Amino acid sequence: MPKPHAYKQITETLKLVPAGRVVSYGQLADLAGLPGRARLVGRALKLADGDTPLPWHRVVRADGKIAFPAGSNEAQEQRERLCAEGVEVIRYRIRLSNYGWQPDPYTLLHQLKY
DNA sequence: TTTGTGACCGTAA
DNA sequence: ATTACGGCCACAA
Repeated sequence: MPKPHAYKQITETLKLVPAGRVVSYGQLADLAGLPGRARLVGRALKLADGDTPLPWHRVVRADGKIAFPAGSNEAQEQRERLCAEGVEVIRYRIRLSNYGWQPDPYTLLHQLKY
């Protein structure tokens, strides 16, 4: 069972991802201390309350593609947001080799203090 | 209680 | 490049 603060961990870690960069669901799960829990990340974002705005658009699938069905409003929204940050989205796909985020040691250490 | 369903992933064909 | 499969597990029916 996920720790009570699993969602919190995920959202807090997501906040560390800078504009113009993306992470995959699985990678975010790993960074949040929840290895193998990619699906939990998706659920956390889906159930996230709109109170505190999250950079949810910076999360994509492991192959770089936008998780929403191509053509859906959500996919459009995500594409626009990423484009606004300078992320090149080609056919609902992003080159992780160019835009994938790698946390610097200091940031990671700070996050691990949970 | 059992079953089906995901904003997923790694491996293998 | 795509498809298939097993793993993952909270949640709703």
